[in-house]
Amino acid sequence: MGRKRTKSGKIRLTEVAKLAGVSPITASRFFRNPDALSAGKRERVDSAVKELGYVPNLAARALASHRTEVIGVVIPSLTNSVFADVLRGIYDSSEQSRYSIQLTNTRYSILQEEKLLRLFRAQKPAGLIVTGINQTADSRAILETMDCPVAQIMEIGDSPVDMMVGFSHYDASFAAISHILEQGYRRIGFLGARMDPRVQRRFDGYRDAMKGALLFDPDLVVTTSVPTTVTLGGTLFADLLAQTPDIDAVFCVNDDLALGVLFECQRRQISVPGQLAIVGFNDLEFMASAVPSLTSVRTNRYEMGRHAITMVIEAIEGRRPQEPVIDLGFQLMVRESSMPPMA
Amino acid sequence: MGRKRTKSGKIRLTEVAKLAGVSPITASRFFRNPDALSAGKRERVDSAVKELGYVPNLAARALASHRTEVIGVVIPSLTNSVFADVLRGIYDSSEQSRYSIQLTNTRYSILQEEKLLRLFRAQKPAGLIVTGINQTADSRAILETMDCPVAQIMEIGDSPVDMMVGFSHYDASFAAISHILEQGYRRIGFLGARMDPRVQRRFDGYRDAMKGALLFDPDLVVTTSVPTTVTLGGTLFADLLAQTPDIDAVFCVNDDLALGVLFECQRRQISVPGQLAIVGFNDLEFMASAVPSLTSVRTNRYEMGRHAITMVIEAIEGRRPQEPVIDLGFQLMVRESSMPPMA
DNA sequence: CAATGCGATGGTAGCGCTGTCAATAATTGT
DNA sequence: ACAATTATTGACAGCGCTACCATCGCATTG
Repeated sequence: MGRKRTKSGKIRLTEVAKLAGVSPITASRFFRNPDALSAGKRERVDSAVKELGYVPNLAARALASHRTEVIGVVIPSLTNSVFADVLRGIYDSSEQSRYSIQLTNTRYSILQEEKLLRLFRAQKPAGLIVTGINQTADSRAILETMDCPVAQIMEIGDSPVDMMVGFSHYDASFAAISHILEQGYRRIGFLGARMDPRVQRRFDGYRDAMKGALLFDPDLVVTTSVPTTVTLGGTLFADLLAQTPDIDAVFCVNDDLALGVLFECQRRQISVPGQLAIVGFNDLEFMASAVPSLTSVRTNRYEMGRHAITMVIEAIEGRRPQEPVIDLGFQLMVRESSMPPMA
Repeated sequence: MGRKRTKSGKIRLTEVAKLAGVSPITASRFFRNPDALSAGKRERVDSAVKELGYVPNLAARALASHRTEVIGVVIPSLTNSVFADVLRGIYDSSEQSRYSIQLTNTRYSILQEEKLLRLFRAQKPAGLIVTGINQTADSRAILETMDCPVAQIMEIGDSPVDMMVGFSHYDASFAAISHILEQGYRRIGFLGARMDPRVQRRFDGYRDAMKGALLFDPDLVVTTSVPTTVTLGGTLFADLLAQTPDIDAVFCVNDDLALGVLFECQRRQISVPGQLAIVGFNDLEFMASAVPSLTSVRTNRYEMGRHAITMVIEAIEGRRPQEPVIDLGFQLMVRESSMPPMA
């Protein structure tokens, strides 16, 4: 039943110190700053720790030191596979460190975000990673009075709270549209779901690229606040087609929508890329595998997680990065779905 | 820069107690067992807490009480979208509670799992959720001496450590194969990637169903230890086709593989379901949307997360479930891809 | 009416660790 | 060689909270 009580010999730092023949405080230093010990004592403490199987009491440590070894992570969604990759990067790099991750989820609610940040501030985390750069004034104020390194991820912008790792959604989207235009398409639709700030910036990139080519038309745009699914991609595409039958390309704010569009085209016998080009965003793994393979904008999500956690840990340990803002860029992955239209 | 120091008026429980005109211990009880206070004091403490904006120091609480309000979660993968759904269920239900989630990831390594469990035991979590029922003997021993409720999720079996929430992968797989057989298919291939214990049981279900129909043939099986991707589905299917050209159906251990098979069929102009039936596992959202729509076995992942965390919290608070093992079952979602073959 | 029980409250004593600062030993320069 | 400096080490005093009793008053009971 897992309910037994291990009466556990209760190995405290004192026991370790006694076995090693040093004072408790020296044993304590062994963990916090081993270089401060002489080689001999360091070794004695080390073997005492191993022999007794000592495990530090983190609560006592936190209470006495007024610090924790927790890095908070605030993301808007656990479902979105984009964040799964970021998280993987974060967890992978945190596992070798002494820090543990406290993951929280705003579900795209800015109020929830504020609440979580307040909670984090009270718990004095060692570091913090938050998604995006569009915090409310209150949230921003909390972040600025947070007594620890803070990394904003997923996008970059001016005036970081502290550090930033991301890329320009505007530029990425602009580049995708430029590519579609170069391929010879003119009536390029825009499909957007759950228009969070980053998706909004992708729209801005689309709009400006289209306006630059004097091709922007509000009738080319279909968006919804509903969360993204593949099925939704098909639905939105059907709406777009009803609204603007002469479209010859579709830019989707993410790959799930793009896949939904492809399926809808198959259902309607619309040939891709012949009659319609499709371009997605994020370059999820299946995009290369689809028939036809689907063009997308690769975003370096795993690296984003790795960079963010690494920067935060470095900053916690006093090694602040020389450059607080890292632009991880993007790569346009051109595939069959955006080959030029039929002659 | 987020580096300022909030000199924070340091509101401790003592301050709250003073303002409320009670002893610190009474204020402490207000949080742990409010019913034990008289209505008057309860109200006074409540308003004092609010007025001062008191936030408990969790480290002190943990140190003094020898308990934490952390529920550990051990899963094998952060990438697999199956776990994303489970996690969403866990987080959704934990947010209304006082407990926070400590998520860890074994990357399908049983050694890593052992290490993590050891770590958790040392930190005395309030509860624990672990994936699967195939722990090593050591891991199992750790779980059994864990002084807190433990839930095993994803599958069910005999001899739970404590509680269990899941379903029978064997039965689900058996049902899927029975369905394909009923539809009139005979040469049903099996495609498996990363054969973890649950996938292994899906294979067992396949094998027994096929043997029952006197149709089992090792040449129908292709597996690999590589992690699942859509692309891999196509590759494995190509291998299967090379090995056994007369297959007329494919059962994939998950939906990503199934999608890859569909794409490969499109590439090779194999008509689905005419020449080949495809059945997947998990019923990810895109399965219903594909062309043709893909048959799959729906697993109740979100509910699994919800049930597990709810049971653990209830057990922590002394309300153990009458039935420690919950079978969430599965539903066979029959769609176009498994319609009967051409006459 | 005294004995009993129970709910509500408070006092005392740490939980296991680390910050601070003083004390000691080792090292260096002149 | 001796003072000045720097590495090592240790004593002390809590961090903020709660477990464990003890206490107090009030209602119930024979």
